[in-house]
Amino acid sequence: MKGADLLPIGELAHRAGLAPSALRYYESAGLIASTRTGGGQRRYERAVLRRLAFVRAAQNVGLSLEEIRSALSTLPAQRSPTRADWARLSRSWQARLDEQIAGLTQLRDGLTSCIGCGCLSLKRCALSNPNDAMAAVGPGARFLPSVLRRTSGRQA
Amino acid sequence: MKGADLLPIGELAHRAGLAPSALRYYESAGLIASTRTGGGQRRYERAVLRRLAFVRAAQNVGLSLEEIRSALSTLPAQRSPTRADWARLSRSWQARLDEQIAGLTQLRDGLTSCIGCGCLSLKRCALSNPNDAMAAVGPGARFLPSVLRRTSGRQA
DNA sequence: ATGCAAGTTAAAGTCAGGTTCATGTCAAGG
DNA sequence: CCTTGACATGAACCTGACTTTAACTTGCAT
Repeated sequence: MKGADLLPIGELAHRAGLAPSALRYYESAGLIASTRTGGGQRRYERAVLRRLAFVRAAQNVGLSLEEIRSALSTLPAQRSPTRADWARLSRSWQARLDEQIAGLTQLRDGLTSCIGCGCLSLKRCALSNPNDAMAAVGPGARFLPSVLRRTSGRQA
Repeated sequence: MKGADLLPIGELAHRAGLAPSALRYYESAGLIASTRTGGGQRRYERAVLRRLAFVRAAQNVGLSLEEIRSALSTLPAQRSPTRADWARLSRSWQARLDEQIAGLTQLRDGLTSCIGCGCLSLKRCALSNPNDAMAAVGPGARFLPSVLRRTSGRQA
């Protein structure tokens, strides 16, 4: 039996569908950890792949890397995380997604009624002044994608 | 009857709920236009308020300023835009919002089924690998808010 | 033992959508 | 006339999530 079959950064990057630079960045941000070879090169455990999957999923839900770091820090340090651990972390996303969907739906419905009038009043229009959640962030609150925009996605 | 009752930048900013710096920025980005006084100060027509309302609404739907600029450029140059003009522009947002809601809903439903398993497989999990639309943008495609994040909204 | 792909670092660049600053000008009331 | 607040400009700065570059080192196959 060999040691732990550790992955060099390029291989991990390939398997995770990320650029090596992203992995170094994640490491600098405290999202993942690595051991080093005698010569100083990074070697990753397989478990990091699952962590990266979590990171990606969390990003899709709209969390910042800092929020993700914080969530990951609640995992048990000793034993390796179980399914239940991961499930606990992702459970809280549900409500967040529900909120987001509700906000979008409200915007869409406001749009439907606005199409008829073409008003776009700064004060009254549901489109330019969506819901209270938005208003709380202040006027000019923009929200939403960044992907799903025409801005051409960058590839790892 | 006086001339055209033009607004200086501070007043327009106040009425639109934006910072003067944002208005200068928008002007530099080709979203709005101004005339100048003899001394070089900006004076805005009232119609600019409606344009700004459109900009804000479009941002809420997730469009970039460049996309908004492009949309605004399809307005008639001669006559001032009618309700129908504005309605035409906003009609296309409907589909966009529908897509976004669908994507989010899919993500949420994937989450619901994933909570049970805690799998987070990079290849198979609906959470880390949502829908095809996402896949088209490439692995690691993140999407969503930016507002609704803890990042503390900045105020005009 | 050697050649070269793959790895290392720090620092700088990127993009969006602005804000802040320094320095100088305009406009209007008293 | 003079002061004062609003305005102008260009440049620098900001956040987030990375990528790119430059200069150098490792590790593995031949």
